[in-house]
Amino acid sequence: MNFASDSSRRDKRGLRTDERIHGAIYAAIINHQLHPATPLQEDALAGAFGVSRTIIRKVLQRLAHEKLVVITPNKGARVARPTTEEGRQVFEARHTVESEIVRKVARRHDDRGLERLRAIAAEEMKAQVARDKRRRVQLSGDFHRALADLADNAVLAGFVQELVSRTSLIIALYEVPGAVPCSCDEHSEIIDALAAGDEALAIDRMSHHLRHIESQVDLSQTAGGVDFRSLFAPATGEDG
Amino acid sequence: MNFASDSSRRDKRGLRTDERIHGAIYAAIINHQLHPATPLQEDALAGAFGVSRTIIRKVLQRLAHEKLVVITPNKGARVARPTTEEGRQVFEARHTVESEIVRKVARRHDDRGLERLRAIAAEEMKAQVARDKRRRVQLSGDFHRALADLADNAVLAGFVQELVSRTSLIIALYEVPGAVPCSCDEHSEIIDALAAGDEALAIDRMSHHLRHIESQVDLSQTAGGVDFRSLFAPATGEDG
DNA sequence: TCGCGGCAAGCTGTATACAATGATGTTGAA
DNA sequence: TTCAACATCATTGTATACAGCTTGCCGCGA
Repeated sequence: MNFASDSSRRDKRGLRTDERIHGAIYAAIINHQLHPATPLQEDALAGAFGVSRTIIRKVLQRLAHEKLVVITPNKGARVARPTTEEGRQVFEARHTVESEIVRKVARRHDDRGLERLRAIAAEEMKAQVARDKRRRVQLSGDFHRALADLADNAVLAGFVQELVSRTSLIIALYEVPGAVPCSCDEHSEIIDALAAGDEALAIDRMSHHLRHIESQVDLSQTAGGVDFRSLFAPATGEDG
Repeated sequence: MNFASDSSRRDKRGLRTDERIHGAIYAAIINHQLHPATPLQEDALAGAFGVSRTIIRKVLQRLAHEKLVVITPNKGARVARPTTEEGRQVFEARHTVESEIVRKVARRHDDRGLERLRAIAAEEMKAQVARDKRRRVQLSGDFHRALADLADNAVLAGFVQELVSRTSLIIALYEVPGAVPCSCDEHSEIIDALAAGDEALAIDRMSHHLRHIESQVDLSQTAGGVDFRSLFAPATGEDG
């Protein structure tokens, strides 16, 4: 039962080169170390990771498919810069998919799984006390992913994975300055409802939680790339 | 507003080489010209399309992201061979996502959009009369994609696109021989409910329609790759 | 005859060289 | 001085060469 039996080149953690590099860039984007619209030049990345552009291109294409990077032909890759409209759509999709996830988990009564969720929630509480924002954000994503994994549907879990990642970018761009960071016992309350098998309550709490996250970003801006047209519009009296 | 203004190499239809090749292989898989598990050798494809392996690898990786192809490290690419469990999950995800799509479209009253759907349904009827099965399958997919496009959410529409493609593979593998092909006025009935703005009815009909499609495949088999682990498990008395 | 080990062929993995494209700055003429 | 055409440079796009992995074949020995 040795899954590492295939002897292709891997690092100590059993990751192939391209997976390792993907993970590194992915994490940097999610952690807001690489900001939206940052150019990702192939040569520079190749140098940084000590590989050729071939590998970097492969990784960038994967990230593009995951919507974290945008590749413009003949011009290169940048960290994605989702528009407010895209943000709206991502949150709407999260409502759709994660409500269903919660419904399914509530019906399953998987105690082992719920324990895992509680462990993550506990870590989150610690990070909150320690005021470690980066870790909180990381763990919050982990919670949603772990919850999705309990729903016994890899397809839906994959969707959640993508949506959670994209949410990171949206928060990076549109988080309102004084936002109260998501009180993380919302997660605990969801777990409680799941443990009680109260499907309707659990869904309700998840909905509320997602609305809460959404309330901490301002998607009312016309932004997502400055619109010079309207910014420098001649004062024709038409624009208020 | 000339979107074709960038002068990078494109064919007559404005497609870049890799997009053209992706489309060709994609179509071949969806149309069941390339069956599940068919090996996709890089050199052979490169020769067939008159390009180098570089392009082919890019295309294969994209198809792998779309779950239509499986790449095994050091062994190459094959057309994906979804398991019955995967099939179950894809249908479940379709229920989740497409129900929401229908809900949103029912609320929008987009007459132009509904006309487009009716046009597709009409074409389907023609194909049914002509007993052109390939075209029917193609158009059926078009219907679901077009419907998704009306929901004003590119994220959800993207999910539907992926799910519809994967459904093609599942049908290729598990369609029961004597299946009555989906009577395509189910599509028309959905459109009617949407036109009437009857949200609940439209969702109900979509659910019914998806169940109908699912009923035409047999996902009860243990197939999709034999599980040697359980098949040859030592008889420790634990397995019943 | 069977089993084991090494060799060879075929394929994928990666690096690199070269071609093509886009951005920028410069020159020259109106 | 302004604008356009051109030259240059940085960067991406594609092909190809070579290295490494996997697998099947063949021969050797028991």
